[in-house]
Amino acid sequence: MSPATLTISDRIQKQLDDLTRAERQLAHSILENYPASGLGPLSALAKDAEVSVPTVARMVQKLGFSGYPEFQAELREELKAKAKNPIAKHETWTDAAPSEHLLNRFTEAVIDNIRHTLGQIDPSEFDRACEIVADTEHHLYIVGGRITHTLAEYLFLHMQVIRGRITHIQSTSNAWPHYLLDVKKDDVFIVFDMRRYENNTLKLAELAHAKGARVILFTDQWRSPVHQFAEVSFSSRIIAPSAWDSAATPLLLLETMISTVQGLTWAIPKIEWKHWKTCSTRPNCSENSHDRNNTPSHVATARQH
Amino acid sequence: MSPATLTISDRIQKQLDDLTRAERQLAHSILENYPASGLGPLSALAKDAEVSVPTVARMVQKLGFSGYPEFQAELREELKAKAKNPIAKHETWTDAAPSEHLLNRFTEAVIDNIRHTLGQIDPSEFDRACEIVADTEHHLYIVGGRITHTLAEYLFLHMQVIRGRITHIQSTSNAWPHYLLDVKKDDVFIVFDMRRYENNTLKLAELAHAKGARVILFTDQWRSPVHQFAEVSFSSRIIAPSAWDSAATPLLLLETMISTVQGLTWAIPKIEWKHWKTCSTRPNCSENSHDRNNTPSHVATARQH
DNA sequence: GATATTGTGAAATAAATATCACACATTCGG
DNA sequence: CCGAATGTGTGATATTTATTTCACAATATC
Repeated sequence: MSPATLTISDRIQKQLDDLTRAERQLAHSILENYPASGLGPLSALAKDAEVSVPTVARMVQKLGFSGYPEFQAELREELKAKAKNPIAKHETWTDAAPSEHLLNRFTEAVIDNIRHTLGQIDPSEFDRACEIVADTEHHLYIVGGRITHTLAEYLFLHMQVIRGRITHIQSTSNAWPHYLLDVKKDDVFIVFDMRRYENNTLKLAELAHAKGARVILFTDQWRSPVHQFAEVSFSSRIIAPSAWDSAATPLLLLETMISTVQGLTWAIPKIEWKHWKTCSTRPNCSENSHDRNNTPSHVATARQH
Repeated sequence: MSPATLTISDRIQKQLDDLTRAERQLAHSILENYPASGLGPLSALAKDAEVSVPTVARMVQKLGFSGYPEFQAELREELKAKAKNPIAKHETWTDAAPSEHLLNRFTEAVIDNIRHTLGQIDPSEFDRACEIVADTEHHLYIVGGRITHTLAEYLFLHMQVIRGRITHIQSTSNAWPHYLLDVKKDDVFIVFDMRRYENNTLKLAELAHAKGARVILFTDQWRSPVHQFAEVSFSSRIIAPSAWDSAATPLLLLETMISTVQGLTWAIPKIEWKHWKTCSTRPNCSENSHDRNNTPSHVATARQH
C-alpha cells in the first residue's frame, strides 16, 4: 500500500516544486511540526497554515491520497513504525539470517517486551520492593507455580547466598500449608504467578496476606489475581512468537532485583557476612534443596573480571 | 490545560489500578504503540483493543477528559512537544528514572548481551541443533549445574510436553553416573555450563560423548571446556552490572529453541500427540520431578489469545 | 486581459462521537 | 446455591463534527 521506503514527509518535499504558493505554505506548516499537525482535523490544519479548507483538500489529493482520512491513516502508520525502532533501526540481530528467522523474530519480541515492561515500572516502587526483600529481620518466602518455580528457584539460589532466612515453596506441592504455620507478621512473600494463574498460588498468597505477611508479586501483563494481596506488583510483558510465553523479561527484573538487594545488604552491618553461611544453611528448607555445597568463593569468583 | 509534566501515558499507568479488566486491556492497547493508536478514530481503537466502543468512551472520561477529541488533542500536543526535543535522549527504558538507575543500566547490559550473542550465532547451526532436539527417535538428556539447573528445568518442563522421552540430570547430583548406563548411541544431551564451570558436568559430557551421544551445549562467552565434546555450542554473553551473571540471554536462546522444536514436532506425524502424555511421564526421571499434574490443556491454553 | 490560483460561503455527505437501554456475564457476599 | 452489584458488549440513535464538493468572486500571474 504505502511506498514503504518513502515517508509522507519525503513525498511532500519531493513535490514541493510542483506546488502552488498556498500549497507550499501549507506544506511547510505540515513539516513544521511533523507529524503532529497532520493528525488533527483538516480545518485545524488549514487555520494553522493560514490557508483555506479547500486548499488542504486539494493538496492532499494532489499528493495521491483519496482523501484526508487516508492521509492521516498513513501518517499514523509512519508514527507506529517509528515507535517500533526507537533510534537506530536495529539491524536484524543475527544478520546472517533473514529477518524472518525465528531467532530474529523472537528476539525482537523479547526486546519489545522489555521496553514495554520497563516503561511501566515505577523505579521507586521497585526500590521499595528491594528494600523489603533486603530486610533480613524477617523471613523470606519464595513461591513459584508449575512453570514459574524455575524463576523462583533461580531467585532462591541467589538469595540463599545473599541473605539467608528463606524458604522456597512450590504452590503445586501439597505440603505448602505446612510452611504457612510458621509465618509471622511482616514476613515477606515473593510470589510468581503467570498465566494461566494457579489457584493454589492465589490461596497461598491470600493466607499469607491474612497472616500479615507482605507480598511482592511477579506476574504478567494481564496480572494475576494475587495482585490484590500484593504490596508491590511487577507486570512483565511475556508474549512471544511461540506456543509458550517468554520468561526473559521477568527474569531480567528478577536479576536486577537480586543485584539491588545484594547492594543493599552490603551496605548493612558487615557482621552479617561473618555468619552468612550458617544463616543461609539453617532455614533453607526448600523441598528440593539441591545444593549445599555453595561456598563463599562463589560470591567472590562471580565478580571476577 | 495539560498538566504539562504528566503525559497521558503516565496518567494511564498511574490509574491502572483503578481500571477494570476491559479498561486495562484497552489501556495496554493504547500503550502498545503509543501514541499512534490513540490518534485514530475511537472505533478503530476499540476494535484494536478488542473492547466495545462505550468502554473507550467511558475510560476516556474516567481519565478526566471531556471526550475523545480532547483526549486526542492532548496526545497531539504531547507529540508536538516531543518533536521539539532535538535529540530524543537515548530514551532511558523506564523514563521516570535517572538513566543511572540500576533498572536502566541492567537492561542496557542485557540488550547488549543479546545483540552480541545473536550476532555470533549461525542460524543454520541453530536450526540444525533444533532438528537434533526434535528427533524423538532418540532419548534426550538435559543436564544442568548448580545454578544452570534452573535453565535446564525450564527446558525440561517444556520438552516434557513437546516430545517426551527426556531425562533431567543435575550434574551436582551424585546419582548421575547411574543415568549414563542407559545411554545409547545418538542419544542427545543438552548441557548447560556457565562459569564457573563444573567438573562434574565436564566429566558427564565426556562420558556421554564417549558412548556416542550427541552433545549440544549452552555456555557463556568464555566457553565451557565441555565444548570439545559438543556437536553444537551456543555461547551467550552474560555480563551484567551485578555480582552475578545474567541468564536472560541464554534463556532467550532456549525459548527460541523450544519454539522451533515445537514447530518441528508439529510437522511430524500427529500420532505423537496422541500419547505424548504417557511418553513424557514414563522416563522423566529428574530427581526433583516436581509436577506431574501438567495436562494437555496447558498447550492449548498457552496459545490462547 | 486571459489564465490560473485562492478564498468564501454554503450545502451535501459522510463519519465519528456520545449516549441510552438492555442483555449477558462475572464477581461477591451471604 | 442464590441474588445483588458491577462490569461489559450490542444495537440503536441523536448529536455533533469533519470532509468533500460546488459555484463564484477576488486576487494574483504572466
